[in-house]
Amino acid sequence: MSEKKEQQSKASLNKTEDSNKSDQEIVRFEKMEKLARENINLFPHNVKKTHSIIDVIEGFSSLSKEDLEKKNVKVTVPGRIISIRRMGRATFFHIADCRSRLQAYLKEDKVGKKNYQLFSLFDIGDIISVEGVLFKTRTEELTVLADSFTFLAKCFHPLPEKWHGLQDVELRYRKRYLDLIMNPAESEVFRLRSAMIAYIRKFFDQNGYIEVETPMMHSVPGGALARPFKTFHNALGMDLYLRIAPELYLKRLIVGGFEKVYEINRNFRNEGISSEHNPEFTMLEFYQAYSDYFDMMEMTEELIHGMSLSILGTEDVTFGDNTISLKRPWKRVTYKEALASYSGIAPARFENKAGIIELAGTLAPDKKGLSYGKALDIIFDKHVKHNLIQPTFVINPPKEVSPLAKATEKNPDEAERFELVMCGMEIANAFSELSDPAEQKKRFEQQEEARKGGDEDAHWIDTDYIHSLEYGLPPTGGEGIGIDRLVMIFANRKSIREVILFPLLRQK
RNA sequence: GGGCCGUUAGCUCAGAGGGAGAGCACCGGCCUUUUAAGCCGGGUGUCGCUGGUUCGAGUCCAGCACGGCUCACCA
Repeated sequence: MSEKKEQQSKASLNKTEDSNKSDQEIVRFEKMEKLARENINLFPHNVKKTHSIIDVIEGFSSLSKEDLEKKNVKVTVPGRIISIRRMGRATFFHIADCRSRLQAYLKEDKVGKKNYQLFSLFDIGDIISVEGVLFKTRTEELTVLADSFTFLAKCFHPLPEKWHGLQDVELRYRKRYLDLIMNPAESEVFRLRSAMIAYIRKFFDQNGYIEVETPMMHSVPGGALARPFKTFHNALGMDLYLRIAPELYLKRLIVGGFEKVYEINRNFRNEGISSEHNPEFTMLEFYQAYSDYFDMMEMTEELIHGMSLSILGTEDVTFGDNTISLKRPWKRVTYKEALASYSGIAPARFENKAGIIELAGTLAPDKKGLSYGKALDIIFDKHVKHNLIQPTFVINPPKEVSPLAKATEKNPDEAERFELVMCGMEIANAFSELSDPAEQKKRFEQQEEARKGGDEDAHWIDTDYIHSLEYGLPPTGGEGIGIDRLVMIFANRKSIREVILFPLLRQK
């Protein structure tokens, strides 16, 4: 390309860019060019800060006006400009990060005419560092009286409006950075989430567990009844599936002699999206040898109750209009009792298996080849689950829908399994792990039949897993806890997207 | 995937057959303790997209796209 042509194409490129820019964006771009002409480093490499905004607020808010003056506290504190009040030869502005905000005061006679004019090239959204001495204004607001300031980054887009902020839910999720800038309270949800996960790690580490990482790419997806995402490994020429659960690998580790293992990571399920479902979600799974599902119930109570006391400072959690009491012990009801008490279906009708299957068929017309157990499960999900607000262990569901759990000792049709339901959501799922390789093989084969009958969620046959059981799996209790949903409850958020930083959205 | 609702300025929203509007933000002017700073002046727009009805469509109709709620599925 000739020089002339190149210049032309550059010019037209700029023109195209400008035509896509709003008036406000053009103004900001021009201000940056002016800063460049003033020899301001537009993208500085570093800044020597003495305090974060929160350090200043927490450290000096309580001091009286006079004490603050006496102390003569010098700070260099960086932050994003979120408001500017220009008043001729003086300017007030606030800088903020997603935790707190701090006012700064700029006077022309303090910083000099040239610097004061330079500040007029700054916009709401720009990141700067303010150097100065702390004082309190007439209204007792802690403020930095600026001696100088340093430009750190230009914000090329106008920020949303200061009263209502960013409300558009779609934009909040697509541009989470903007959500965090405009709605700093949102960052509390993710700080809470981080604290919960840190608590979980501490809890299991202190209980003698080790944290492990098992494959997220499986050649045979297993450990749950769900549809997987499929992918492909080029060099090996191999189909792979993103894991739907880590379960079968974690139990292989119990076979291998690790007595207590846990894993916190993502599972992927190729299902619908809803306020309770994101295609990738975070699951805690833990397995403990020489234990059964009763031990898992005790641990679950201890973990979540302790977490609430430690992080929220209460055992009564507010979720929407409800107050959830985490006081131990939690309610335990059998699956049958739950169906009888909450489904609104007369208990006698459950004797009529064909009738129940028919009823479930009307509730879930997409499902084909329903078994009695699967039918009960549909009725449970549809009519029972959302009535269980207080933490409730629903125990002993049908064995048919629990292909990885031991049958109870009393009833061969029921599984030693519980689902923990809170706020109408399934939070945890645990069982006494099936350890009989022949029985496991049989269950897988039954699942395979169901799959052939059109049940897309049915479990695949994992022959390597059966082989591992043949080396001996001790009596083991295992459990999965949906972290996103637990965060929803602790953070009092009704949508899973509010607790996932970047929830999956359709491509625009 | 079904049902209902939504999409208008950078943001938050009004406008429901006939002039493209408000507040904040932005631009120009005044203003050295303001804080939803204030005062004076300025509207910056592909009314989501594509068709249709109409003399005339932001407004009515159809289709599409994206989103929210909800149902289905799932944890």
